[in-house]
Amino acid sequence: MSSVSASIDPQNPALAGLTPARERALIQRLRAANLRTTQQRIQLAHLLFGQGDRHLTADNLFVEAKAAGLTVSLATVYNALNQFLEAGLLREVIVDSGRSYFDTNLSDHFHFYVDSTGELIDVPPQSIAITELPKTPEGFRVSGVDVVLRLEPKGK
Amino acid sequence: MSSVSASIDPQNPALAGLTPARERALIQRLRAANLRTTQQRIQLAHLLFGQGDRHLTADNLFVEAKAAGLTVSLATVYNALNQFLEAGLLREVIVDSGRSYFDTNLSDHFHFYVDSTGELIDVPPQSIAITELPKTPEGFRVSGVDVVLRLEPKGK
DNA sequence: TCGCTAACTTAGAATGATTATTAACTAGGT
DNA sequence: ACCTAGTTAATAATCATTCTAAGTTAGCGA
Repeated sequence: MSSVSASIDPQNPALAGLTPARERALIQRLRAANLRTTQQRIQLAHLLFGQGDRHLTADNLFVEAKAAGLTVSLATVYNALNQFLEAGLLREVIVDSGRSYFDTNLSDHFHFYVDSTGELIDVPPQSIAITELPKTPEGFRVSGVDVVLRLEPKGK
Repeated sequence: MSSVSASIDPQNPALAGLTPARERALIQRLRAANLRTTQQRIQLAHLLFGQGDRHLTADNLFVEAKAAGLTVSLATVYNALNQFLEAGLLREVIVDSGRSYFDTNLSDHFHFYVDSTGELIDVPPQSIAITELPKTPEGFRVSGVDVVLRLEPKGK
């Protein structure tokens, strides 16, 4: 077996789009991030980056990967997510003490968070104008500005 | 033993201020929140509310309580914090997937968060002006607006 | 003041998310 | 084709938090 191509379930729509061209693109992306191009990383990257902006927990991705017929362990999903995060291919969203969300939308934006369902919804940056940021404490710099609008069903 | 007063380590400054008058005030506060006035709750409330605005994790408070010579279990610290939270005596601050912070400052405000140390710093509300809030999704209402300014030591 | 009972506290077990360990496997350079 | 450092997988370990069950207590009523 000398082919580099990832062997997947062609029946499964989640991986249906992993064409040779798509695979080359993902490989480039991983290489650019200084990550070895393993089958697991290529396939997970395809799931993550092949469907527009996504908000996933590690478990979400693991379940999705298994459903797609991938050979991957939960530990590898965690490793991959953390490596992608470190490499700047993903962003972390902290809205719930207890689990981490990973966001494939790297552009400047904020979030709605539906506590009752765990659903995250992007809010475009121009929807929220933050003016008059306070002076940063001595010796520090602001590395990120997180805005979370928590949502509850209307008839609280 | 018919006295209601909590027996504490009088040597310890953390509990030095728990005078009978202070205790009556705390009892009123707990009663008003429909919470039974147990020794543990009175003493934990004293630690929480007797030192201005505070940001604590459950473990922070447990360690502080033990250091002050209190007879209290970690489970009770968790229970008390959750009950105080539910009763509106505390607010939760989510800045770190992995642990919860409890904030005694109930007024409208935001936070700096120093990732490297776990330190939380209040930001007065007038420092951040949010205009143009996005339209809330159908059937939901915004139950909270959280703004976190993440800080890193300057020489990143 | 005495008792009663629901509420509370406790120690330790259980849970859930995440990280660590370590042996087997593989990408990618030689 | 070969080597070796980097990667993966299974599982153990860890950490914060919640649960359980048994003993204790607040607070009400007689």
